Amino acid sequence: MSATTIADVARIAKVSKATVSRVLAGQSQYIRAETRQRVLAAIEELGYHPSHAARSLKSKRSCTLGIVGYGLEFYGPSCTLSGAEEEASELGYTLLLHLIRQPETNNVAELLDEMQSRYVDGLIWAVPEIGNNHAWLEDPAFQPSVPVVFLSAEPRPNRFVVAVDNYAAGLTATRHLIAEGCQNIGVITGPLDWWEARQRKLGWKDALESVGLPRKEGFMAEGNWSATSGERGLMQLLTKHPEIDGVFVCNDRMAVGALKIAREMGRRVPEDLAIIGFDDVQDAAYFYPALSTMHQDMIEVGRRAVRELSKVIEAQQNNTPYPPTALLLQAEIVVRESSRRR
Amino acid sequence: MSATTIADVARIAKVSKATVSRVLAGQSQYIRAETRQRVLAAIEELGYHPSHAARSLKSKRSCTLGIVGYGLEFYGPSCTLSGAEEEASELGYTLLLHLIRQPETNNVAELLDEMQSRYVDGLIWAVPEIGNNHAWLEDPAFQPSVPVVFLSAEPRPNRFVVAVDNYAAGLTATRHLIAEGCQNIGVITGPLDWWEARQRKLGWKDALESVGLPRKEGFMAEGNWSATSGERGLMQLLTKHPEIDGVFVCNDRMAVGALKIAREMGRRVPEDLAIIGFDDVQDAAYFYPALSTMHQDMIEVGRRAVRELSKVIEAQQNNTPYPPTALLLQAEIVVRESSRRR
DNA sequence: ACGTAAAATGTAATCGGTTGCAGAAAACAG
DNA sequence: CTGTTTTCTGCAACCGATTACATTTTACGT
Repeated sequence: MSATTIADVARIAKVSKATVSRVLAGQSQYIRAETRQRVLAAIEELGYHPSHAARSLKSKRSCTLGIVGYGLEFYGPSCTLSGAEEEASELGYTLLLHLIRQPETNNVAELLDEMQSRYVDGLIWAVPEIGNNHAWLEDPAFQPSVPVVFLSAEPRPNRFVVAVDNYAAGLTATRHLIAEGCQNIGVITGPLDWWEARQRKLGWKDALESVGLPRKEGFMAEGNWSATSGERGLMQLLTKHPEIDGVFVCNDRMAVGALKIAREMGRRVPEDLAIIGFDDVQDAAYFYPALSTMHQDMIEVGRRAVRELSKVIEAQQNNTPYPPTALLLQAEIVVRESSRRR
Repeated sequence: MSATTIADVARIAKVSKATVSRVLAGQSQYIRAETRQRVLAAIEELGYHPSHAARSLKSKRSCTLGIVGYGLEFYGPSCTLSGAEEEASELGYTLLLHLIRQPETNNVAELLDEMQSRYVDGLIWAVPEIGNNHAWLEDPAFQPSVPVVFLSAEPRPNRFVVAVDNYAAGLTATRHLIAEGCQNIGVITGPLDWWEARQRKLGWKDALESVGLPRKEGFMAEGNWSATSGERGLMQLLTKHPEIDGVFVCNDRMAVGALKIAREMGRRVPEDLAIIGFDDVQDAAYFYPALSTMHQDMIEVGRRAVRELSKVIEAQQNNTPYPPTALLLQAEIVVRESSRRR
């Protein structure tokens, strides 16, 4: 047990608690070199480590960031968390993790309280924006006392956001299919109450419109991100519109389902049907055929979120203004076999 | 800011701080019902929430568990973490997350200090056992003052372990290939400095020996869990031993690489070559052909670890003995297309 | 050598709870 | 109505750090 306290150190080093504290704080140069040495030696000798609780009790800072997440069993969120932890670690923060299992609801009161009572210095809200599950933002009763950075959420005034530019990525993916010579391009979207899903779909729509390609009723199927829903989606599209020769599938899991159905329905990919996914999951290159997809760097999203948050915290302490902004990262297209037709 | 303190509540409720504290503690029944009501009303009115720091400073308990993990970008570890968080949340704990990026090294001193100075009530060590990266356990200088539960580590006396029974799973997988009529069964292992990898391989070896099937030099290739290494592994096996008609690939990512190489080398799966993987990643059913695999419930591993840890903590507080044990969960075989030959 | 400013260190209050001990109130017995 | 338990509540010390303010020590100029 860390039974040694600052008082023990003080006694051994023959100085006062205050002096020890100053040595620990570091920046205060009002310490004689010789004294500092004595204190450090005592610390070393005792194997002393400061009590985090005492420190944050007095100073109101905990060097802890709360992160509220969802869907850790999926690739993207895991990477985000990993990136966030890495950056936090480098900046001297530790993460307090809370996972939500029902992202649609917005029952956040106790959650915020919990985080607050633990004196987190800031909060990362990594729950996708679904329906109006961010409505609590409007309720003044829920205004958290610490800065919050939102991930993958719709940019709005007075809100820090770090997200991938899903709209641009949707444009890129669809334009790629166009460039490959597809004439009838469908889309299998994520659940449309997700902001991200709507953005990707919008990219698809605008890409088609901008070149005057058809966008018939029935060129769209709504999935739920699962492989099964990708199967169902492609089946719907192809039965209603056999002329479809390209599909933008809005995540890789649905895409792998689509690939399977394409095989089973006798469509050659990419010759008869070009497919591009979204996410670039680890094994996308090993799907059959290798999946073209939009690569999004979720690790970077996590890192940026923490970096942004730490800046807000710092600014807040110095009473410097730091206006909320939205940071949009660009996804990159990765062309593999499933969409390459020339 | 949570500016309201227990003193504010006391003032409003016209009682002393001590009384408020007792109401908060709950179990103390030495409070008149009427008084309790007043206090609760005051708490409600003020929107009071206790300060975590103050509480753990005095009581030395933080209701926080530290979890040290590795490889969150992979499926298994993510699920473990998710399960751990879920159980922790149910038991009233919050997780403090720390990720390691170089699991081979065992530079754990500052890490343990950090966790300790934050008064975590217990620790979950979810870093795979690689080489002697658990050697710090032997060093008395590193004995953490809080209980530790190890995940996916070799069971040893005086050590709490929760893990999947990789050996039994290796047996099962290999016996399945035997039952499907394979005569020459190879293995693509994980890196053999990993304990888990060795266990799986051992299962393969013993399964073959127990039925007297050949196990030639060159029936084994060592991978590094990556899809690329699965490709390389299968290529090695098949060039040295074209007669191989079944392979136990020790994780699904390597298996997906193997599937690809099998295709490219013109081996039909499963007719010419039966393949079984390990992990049951989300899309295993959508590989081509659908991948047979050993399903391990990593979520449950996470849950169990936390449950075990909480029991140890409780026992420690009551001064009840609670002997270290190893909890081995069994993996379940999932037979899909890649290994079904009859 | 002495006065004064600057540097170094100490004293003590404070953060927001918990808890041992003691005193007050209520319950109960005779 | 008093004496004794039992139940309830308050006082005050304490957990381990930080920090404003006071005090001592050192440096420096003349």
